[in-house]
Amino acid sequence: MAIKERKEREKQDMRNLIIESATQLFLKHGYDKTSIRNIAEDIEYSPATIYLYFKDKDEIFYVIHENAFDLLVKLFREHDTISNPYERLGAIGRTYINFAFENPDYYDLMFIMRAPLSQIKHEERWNAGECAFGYVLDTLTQCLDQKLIRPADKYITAVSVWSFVHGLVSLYIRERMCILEMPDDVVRDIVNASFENFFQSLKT
Amino acid sequence: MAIKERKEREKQDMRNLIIESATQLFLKHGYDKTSIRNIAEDIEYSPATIYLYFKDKDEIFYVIHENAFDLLVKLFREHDTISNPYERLGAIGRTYINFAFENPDYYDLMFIMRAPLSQIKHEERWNAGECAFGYVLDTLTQCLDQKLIRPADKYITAVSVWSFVHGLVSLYIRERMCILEMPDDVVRDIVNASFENFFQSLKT
DNA sequence: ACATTTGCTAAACACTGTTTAGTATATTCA
DNA sequence: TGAATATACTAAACAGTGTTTAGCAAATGT
Repeated sequence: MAIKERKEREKQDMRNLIIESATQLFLKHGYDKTSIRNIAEDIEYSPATIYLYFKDKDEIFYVIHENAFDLLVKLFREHDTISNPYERLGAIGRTYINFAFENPDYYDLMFIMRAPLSQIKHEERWNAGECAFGYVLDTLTQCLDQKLIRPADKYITAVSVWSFVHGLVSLYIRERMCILEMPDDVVRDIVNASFENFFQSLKT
Repeated sequence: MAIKERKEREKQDMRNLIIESATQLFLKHGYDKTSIRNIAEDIEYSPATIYLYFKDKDEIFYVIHENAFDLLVKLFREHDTISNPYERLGAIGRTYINFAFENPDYYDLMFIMRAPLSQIKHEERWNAGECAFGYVLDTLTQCLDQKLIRPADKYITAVSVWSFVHGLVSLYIRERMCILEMPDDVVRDIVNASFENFFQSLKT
């Protein structure tokens, strides 16, 4: 029954084809202009075909959402070699901000949009997101254990660090930093300086 | 020529009617389900009529957006009586977080959604937003002048404070705090505790 | 009283996500 | 190999969206 395996493979290939096209369209034209019909035209199939491989549009963007998290976690893991957890935390923070600046659409999908959330509720766990948050939580716990940062509840500290960097980049991405009336590169400098300032203030 | 004035008044009345209906639908059913057709049906006019009073859907939501800012600034101004700027800053922060928890749809429109932005670019200034941010900036400047908080650039401090509270409430509103796997009221407690912790750390 | 402007709407345009019914092709079984 | 079944796919439709156009009454100006 090798046919069944081939069919399984072909099904996965088609899913990949759809995801690749959707990702490309999403990164090039944004979420709104990535319609099922646009994806269908791009892969040269009818729109209805897409629904044979994905339940709905949200399921497609949930996969893209997970891929984006895999990418971020991979970038985080590059700092595994930094033995000092406080320094590692700083590196993770800078990587997070950099990721958001360089991949604003991915960041939006991961931490701002509602689109992939309906799917997350149907999955057993928010795997990728949990992984990224867990990585920060681990590093933070080590910082607290080694008394490298001011003592506090680890969840409060984790939420604080995450909220701070998320606040910085999400206000930037959703164009609220314009109230500063400063050029884009100056705003970015302020964001980076704000992080360094906050990071210093965490120290014991 | 009193007719011209009456017509002007009727035009403003119609605009108010549309805004009232849109606001009500928006707060009850959310942004997506507040369609031009739904508003039209609610006020018992044809959809095309709405376009005689507003350029597009974004312009309607820009007005709602401004009204929401007026409300927030009004809440801020209730703390004018607090003479100590550091204590006033704390009160503003708590009011901000409370506003977001109690009016998540307004908060979303004000600080997360893209909808009213196209309009903001056409206006000479982001009046209401600037007013709210200016209020925080003023209070912060007084804190720095009186050496009540750690010395730093005032813009960096302002962006830090704003980003921190925005990060907290926007992760909550856009349902990312679920990774904590804690009940809703516990998450809110963590948000509030995080703010108090951050607020303390600002002190000289 | 007649001409003009104003206020409004039915209908259409170009989209959207999604579902249904039906058609070819591929696979299975006798 | 030939008939029956299962699979892969799609045209067309449904119900919705924001927005524009053409035309019709009623109010207004002369």
